[in-house]
Amino acid sequence: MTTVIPIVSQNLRAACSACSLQELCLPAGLASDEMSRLDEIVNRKRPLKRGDYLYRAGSTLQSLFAVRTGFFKSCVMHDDGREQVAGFHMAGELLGMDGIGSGKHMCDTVSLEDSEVCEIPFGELEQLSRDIPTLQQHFHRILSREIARDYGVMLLLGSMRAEERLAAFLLNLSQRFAARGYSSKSFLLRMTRNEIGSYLGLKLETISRALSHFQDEGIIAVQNKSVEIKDADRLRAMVGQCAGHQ
Amino acid sequence: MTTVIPIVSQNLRAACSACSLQELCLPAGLASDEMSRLDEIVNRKRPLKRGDYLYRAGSTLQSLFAVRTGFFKSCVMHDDGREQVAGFHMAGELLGMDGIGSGKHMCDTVSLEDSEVCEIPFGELEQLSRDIPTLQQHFHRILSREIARDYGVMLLLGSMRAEERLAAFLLNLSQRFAARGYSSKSFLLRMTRNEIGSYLGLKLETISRALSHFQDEGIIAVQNKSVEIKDADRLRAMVGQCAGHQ
DNA sequence: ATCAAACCTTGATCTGTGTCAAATCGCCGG
DNA sequence: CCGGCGATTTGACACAGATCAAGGTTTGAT
Repeated sequence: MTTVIPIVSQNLRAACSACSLQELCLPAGLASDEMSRLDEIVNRKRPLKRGDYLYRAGSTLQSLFAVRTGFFKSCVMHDDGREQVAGFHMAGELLGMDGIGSGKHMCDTVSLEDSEVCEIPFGELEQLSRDIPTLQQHFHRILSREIARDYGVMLLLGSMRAEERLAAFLLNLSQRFAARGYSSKSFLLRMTRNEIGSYLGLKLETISRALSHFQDEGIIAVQNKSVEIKDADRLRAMVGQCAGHQ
Repeated sequence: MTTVIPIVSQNLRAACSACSLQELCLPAGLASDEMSRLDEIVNRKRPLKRGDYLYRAGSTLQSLFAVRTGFFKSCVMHDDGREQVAGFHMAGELLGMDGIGSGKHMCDTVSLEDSEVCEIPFGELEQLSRDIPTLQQHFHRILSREIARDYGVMLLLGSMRAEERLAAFLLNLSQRFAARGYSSKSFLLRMTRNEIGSYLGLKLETISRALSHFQDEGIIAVQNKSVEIKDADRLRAMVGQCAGHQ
C-alpha cells in the first residue's frame, strides 16, 4: 500500500514505531508524502526529566504532544486542592486533547520518568487535516477513543469494588505494554501507590493491601514497583464477577 | 459578521436555538451559505418516545445526533450486566461521539422523555468539515469538551463524597437549564433516583436520603421529580468544602 | 557512603454507604 | 374509578474501605 521511506518522518514515525500499535499513532496509514508533510509541522522532540510538567492546567493550549518514550500522568485538580489522576500515558499516545474545547489545558500532565515527546502545533494540525482526509479521520478516531476510554474509567469508578478496580487496572497496563512489544506478564509500575489510588478512587493503603492480597493468592508477584502477573485468567475473572455489585 | 437567514437550516438551527448557548451547537458561527450546506446533509428530524433507544452499544455508528428537544441518558454496560449511566443529555448537545473510534457505539442512549433529534451522517460531516474550517474547528471543540466533561465526572466519582456529588450534580443541571433559557432554580428531574445514583456511583437509597437531607436543611425543596433550589450558595459551598476528603 | 525524605506495608479502629426490609406514594392501563 | 406495579422514602444493620498510627524500606541528593 504505502511505501515506507525511512528517512522521512523521523520524529513522529519514531513515536509511532516506539509502539507497535499503529492505531494509537497519528500518522498511521498515511502515504509517505503525506507523512512528510505532517512531519514538517512537528517540532523537534522535547525531552523531559522525571517530575517535569509537560503542561499545566489553565495554560494556553498551543500544541498537542505525542509521547515518544516515557510515562506520564494527567491530573485534574479541584478548587480546594484535591487532585485526581485522570490517566496514565505511554509511548504512542496523544496528550492535550482535553484543552481544545476551551483553548486552555484542563489538567496538569507530568512526566513520571525521563521522557520524550513530539510537539504538534494544534492549529497546523487542524490545517493539515483538512488536506489529508486520512489524517483527519485518524485524529477524530483518537479523540473519540479518549472519550470511550473515559467511559471505561467511569464504569470502573462508578460500579466496581476495590480489588476489581485494581485487577482491571493491572490488566489494562499489561495489555498496553504488550501492544508496545513489552512483556505483558512482567512490568514496572511507574507511578506510586498513591497515584494508583487516586486514579482508581481509592486510598493508597487500600492499593497496598489489595496488591498484597493478590500476591498471597498467587495471582501476582509484587516487589516494590515491579509486578509479575502469574495468573492472568484469575485476574480477568475478578473483573466483573464480584458477586456484590456494590 | 454572518448574516442570519431564517429560512435556511431549519433543522439544525432549531436544535441550536432550542438552547440559547451557541457553543454547544455544531453550526455556531457558520456563514449562512455554509449553514445551508450543513443543513443539506442533516437528515430529517427523528422523534423518539420515552424509553426509545436512540442507538445501542455495539451497533454500527452511521450518524451523530443533535438533540432538538427532550432528554437522554447514555449507559455503558459491563459484561455481567452492571450498568453505569455515563451522562445525561439535553437540547443542543451532540450524541454518539464515543463511537467514532471503533465505528461502533460504546453505549446505549435512551430517551427519558418524548424527544426529537437531528441525524447527522458522520461520513458526510467529516467531508463537509474539510471544506468549512469553522465547522471543523467547532467539531473538534465539541469532541474535546466531551473529554473535559468526562474528566469532571472522574473527579466527582473519584474524590467526592455522596452529598458533594449530588450537590455538584444539581448545580450542573441548574446551570445547563439556565443556559437554555429555563429556570435555574426550579426544574424537573427527568431521570429516576436509581439513574442519578448510577451516574454518581451511589445507590438510590443514598440519593433519596441526601435529597431529603438537603430539604431538611432548607437548601432545596423536592417533590417527586421536581426540585427547587432555595440556597444555591450553600449548595456551591458543599462542593469542595467537605472537610473529609474521602 | 550517609542521611533525610518519600514511599510502602501492616494493624486497629471508625464511618459512610451499601444492603435488606417494609411501608407509602403516584402513575398508567383497563 | 380502581388495581397494580414501579418508584420512593425511611429505618435498622452490616461491611468495605477510610483513617490513624507505627515501622520499615527505598530513593536520591550531597
